[in-house]
Amino acid sequence: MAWTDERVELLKTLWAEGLSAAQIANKMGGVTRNAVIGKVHRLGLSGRATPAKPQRGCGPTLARREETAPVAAKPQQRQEMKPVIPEPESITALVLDSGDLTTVATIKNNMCKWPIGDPARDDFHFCGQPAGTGKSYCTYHARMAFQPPQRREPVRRPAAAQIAQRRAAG
DNA sequence: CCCTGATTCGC
DNA sequence: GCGAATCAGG
Repeated sequence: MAWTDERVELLKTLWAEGLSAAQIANKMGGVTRNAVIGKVHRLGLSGRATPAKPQRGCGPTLARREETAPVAAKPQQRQEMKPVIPEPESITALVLDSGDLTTVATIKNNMCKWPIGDPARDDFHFCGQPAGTGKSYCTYHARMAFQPPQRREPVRRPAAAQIAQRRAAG
């Protein structure tokens, strides 16, 4: 199984989506998680999970990284990811004439590869809208790809606090 | 023991 | 460039 351009695109998409290397390898097939990780490294996509990884420390290794790039932590769960992928109503996934959505198998090179839904689920599909030759996303998603998602404050539980306050108040 | 990614090294 | 083996952490 060679790493074709489309395969790499899919890899990058799923990797950016938050799928684990094993999950990506499983979805793509023909490759192991090691292969996925190796490719990810070669692509320079590494640095998603694992906040700090100085090196192996004790071992037959000598080279090391002098700097560590702390990145957003990744929620680690059991083969079920819940990525926060906004699904605006304005954007509707392209539905093929066959009735299928733009899935991993049907997506083409000139179609928007913006992931929609849970990659771990069966109904996971892509935007599929015309993305222009050589582009990975449609105009809308291309903007989103370059626009950092607005940071929402962590979900708080005002209910408990309010109850406590109400109790204290009277 | 299960999982995860990171790195090395032979091909 | 590729990926198994290995390492290291959760």
